[in-house]
Amino acid sequence: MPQTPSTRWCPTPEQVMILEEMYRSGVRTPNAAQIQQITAHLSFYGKIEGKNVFYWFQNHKARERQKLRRRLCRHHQLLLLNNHHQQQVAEAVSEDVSPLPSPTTLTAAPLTPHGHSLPHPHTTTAPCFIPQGYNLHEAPIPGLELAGKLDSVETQEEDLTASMAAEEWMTTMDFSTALPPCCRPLKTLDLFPTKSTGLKDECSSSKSSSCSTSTN
Amino acid sequence: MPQTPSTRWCPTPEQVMILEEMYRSGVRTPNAAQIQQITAHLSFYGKIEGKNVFYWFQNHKARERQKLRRRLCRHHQLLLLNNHHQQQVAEAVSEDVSPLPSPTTLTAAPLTPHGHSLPHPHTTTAPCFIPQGYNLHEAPIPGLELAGKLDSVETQEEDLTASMAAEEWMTTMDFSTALPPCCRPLKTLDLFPTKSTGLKDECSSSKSSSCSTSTN
DNA sequence: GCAAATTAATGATTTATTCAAG
DNA sequence: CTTGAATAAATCATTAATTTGC
Repeated sequence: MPQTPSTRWCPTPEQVMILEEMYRSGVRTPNAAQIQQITAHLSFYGKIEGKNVFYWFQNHKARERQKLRRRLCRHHQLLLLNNHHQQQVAEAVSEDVSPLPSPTTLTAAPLTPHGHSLPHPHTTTAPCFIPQGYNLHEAPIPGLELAGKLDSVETQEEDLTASMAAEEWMTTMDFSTALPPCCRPLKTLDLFPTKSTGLKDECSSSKSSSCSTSTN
Repeated sequence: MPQTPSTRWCPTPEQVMILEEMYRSGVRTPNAAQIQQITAHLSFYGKIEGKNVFYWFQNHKARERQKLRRRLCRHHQLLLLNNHHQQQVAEAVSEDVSPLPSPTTLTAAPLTPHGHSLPHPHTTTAPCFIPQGYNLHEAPIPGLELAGKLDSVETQEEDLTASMAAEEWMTTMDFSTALPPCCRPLKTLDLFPTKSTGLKDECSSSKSSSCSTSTN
């Protein structure tokens, strides 16, 4: 094959190793400069771009957290169950609740958010604590996720593409799109194709999050 | 003071006007090129960066959606309420059920969290299903007929740049992270302090499903 | 009228979900 | 199943509106 346009980055073992090492060292959300450097460094081991590094940390962080969370929740549930069924469990088979992951992970002191500013009042909410909900959007029952794959239709005209997650990217990297003020005014540019837009209803809106017109 | 350090972009009325016009025209998630152009165009009216444009669309889209959603839900609730009171009203006679939300009624009530896990939110249809109400044709809400309009539309020559998008952005925005492999390998870069580069919360499950299904 | 005190908007970040390649 | 990529939702934080006491 000429070169499979491989639509996505395939990190080499070395790259992964290094990234993980960094993660372990505490790197979580590297900024532009850091990403630049990491990328430069890793590019020695294979093709790689800044966004790959960016995404890697994003995903890794999220998934580590998720993993941990799930573990914790399961643990809690077991505890609750145990508590609730104390006697029964006592006599029943010792289910053996693994004594929690090493406490080292969870703590993560409330350090100040990176360089930015402000120690936040909120953010650090309670650990995991799921009220009574097991199910975190994940289908526990293995072998049932078939449902998730339904609809293999192409759906061509669907929006997708385009945007990309510049979102954080650009923030991280401070672009300065500040083009010279001389740019042409561009009449009315109507050249933007109208793409379909989500708007998938769902009337949640509950959760009564923050300031609700009360004592703000 | 000469210039407020203003940490954030303050769009001028013209800029906002143009952006809104674009939004109305169907622009939702402009890609790199588009953002570039928009930025260029708008920079004529005042300082502005690509990320500002990007964020603007992100936020505007999200908030329009949210607004609509809330409106629909409120309406839905009212319908339910009406429905529910139907009998009572019927026998109680003349209870006066105002047809549309007098803004003071139910303020952000605790709705039931619809399955947040919509398998395929793609198709834009299916708003808040309206019970069996008669008046489906109530809220025209100008500029919100997105569903109908954006969906069909022309995807003519645009043909989505799919995977290119992300790359495009960065390319567009300078700092190509893809440094030539010959760049300084940067041996061990120990310049990443294990400090706070982020690492603000590990096990924070933020809100942990505030919608506690309340077991009916 | 005006300036401190609130509240409403909205720009900017972060986190959670989802999609799909391998 | 793992995980790179992308998007949407939730948050946070600052600015503009507005209200309020003087």
